[in-house]
Amino acid sequence: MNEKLLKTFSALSNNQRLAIFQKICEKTHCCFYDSTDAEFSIDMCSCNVGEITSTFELAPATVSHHLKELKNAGLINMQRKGKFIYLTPLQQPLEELNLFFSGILNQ
Amino acid sequence: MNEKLLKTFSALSNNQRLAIFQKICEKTHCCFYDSTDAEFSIDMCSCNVGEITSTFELAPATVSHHLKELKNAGLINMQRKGKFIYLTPLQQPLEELNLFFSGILNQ
DNA sequence: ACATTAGTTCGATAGTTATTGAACTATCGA
DNA sequence: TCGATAGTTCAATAACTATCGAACTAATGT
Repeated sequence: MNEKLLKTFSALSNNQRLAIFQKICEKTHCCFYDSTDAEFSIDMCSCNVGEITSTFELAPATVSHHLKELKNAGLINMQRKGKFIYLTPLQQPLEELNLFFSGILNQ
Repeated sequence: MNEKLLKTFSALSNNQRLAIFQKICEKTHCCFYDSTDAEFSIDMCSCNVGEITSTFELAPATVSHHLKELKNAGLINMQRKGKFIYLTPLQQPLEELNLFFSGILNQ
């Protein structure tokens, strides 16, 4: 159980990675879009790897490395659709962290 | 604001430091003791640096380094009383982390 | 004043992580 | 099938972090 926590903290303990994770969270904010308006969703509510690369001005290899870490920590999902790989945050580890901290707070 | 988050995650992103922090949280669990029974509180509800050193079998210098990081992240308080330095967790950063995660969860 | 115990700071070293270029795989459109 | 675009993997290097011994400071009791 600590193993998991540690992975999460490690994943978020780097400057760039924290920013990348936050970006993914922001960009996919409005993911629960009206399904009849798919185009809007793709433009406005998704985040692919290239966007991260251009936003943060990092080499593709570096971004790849950071995304691997985030994925490995269970913080994000990566799903290929054609040429692009789309990034979404995963809720479960966040809920676990929430429990961890509120556990300490309420003891 | 990110600076602060980053510090917290970095502080908890190390094996030993996470364990040390959890130990401090555990040991001081019952800190809100009956003030008439001070002796009980000192034996059972406090945590000093030496205890950390002996629990984790690390060199004093190493423990000192880790505690500095935790303190620097605002996660703990260190207060000298005579020969000993007592450690207590601080709530504020935990509450902030709670907010951070529930913010992402609820958006 | 001195010896003892508690803890820190400093400097060195080993181990880990970040970053990148170059070479690769995957998908698509012509 | 070929060229272009998207992304990964690999190997090397740079930057950072953990660990510790040795020398220090702080408080206490004698």
